Amino acid sequence: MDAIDNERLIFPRGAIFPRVFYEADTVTVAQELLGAFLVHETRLGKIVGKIVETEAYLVDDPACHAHAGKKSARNASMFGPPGTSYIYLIYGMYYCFNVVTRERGIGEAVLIRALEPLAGLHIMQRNRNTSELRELCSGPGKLAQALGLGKEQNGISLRKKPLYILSAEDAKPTMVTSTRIGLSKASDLPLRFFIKDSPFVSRK
DNA sequence: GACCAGATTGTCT
DNA sequence: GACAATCTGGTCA
Repeated sequence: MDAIDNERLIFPRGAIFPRVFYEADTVTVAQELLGAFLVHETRLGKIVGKIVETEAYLVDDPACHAHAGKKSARNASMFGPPGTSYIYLIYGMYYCFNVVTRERGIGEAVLIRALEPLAGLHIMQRNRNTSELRELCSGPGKLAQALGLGKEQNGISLRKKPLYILSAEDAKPTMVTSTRIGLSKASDLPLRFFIKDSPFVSRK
């Protein structure tokens, strides 16, 4: 039994991931989040999606906003405790949702890139202005819009309501590794992970 | 399907 | 003043 399987035994299925889950190596967290459930309990109802695509951003990685541990106004929440949300505005109109990993002050995170919509479909459809299931959460900007995530949710804990992540209920899905999407720096690193054959990933 | 231009604004140089 | 961890809607095939 390897370390990852060992770790999975610690966390009951369908339970909110505790802080120790997020303290692990960032690549491990990115991989282990595949198949887990992202939940946002909004005023209009509960929205749930299964995580099918992630990317890791590391402190020694030029594409990371906290590269070399450099702090700024934008990336402040990346230096918060593990299990904190880091949400920022990109291209002037979309938000990207990340989860902070490792210990407080390091500055690493996992970008959630795509979800399989499971509950609160009508809310997501309204937020996204489309009824097409595949178009609701198949990209970081899309899923933030579908779940109603923005700067109000930046820096909050993902270990309690109204925004949290539940461990997977199914067996570990088959994972594919690739290079990351949309980067101008460090675009050659194998730090993107997605569930094989999922129709809800952003790109093949 | 593939490819490409444009949108739009906070952040950093 | 340049640019960004994106998406949409257009063209062409």
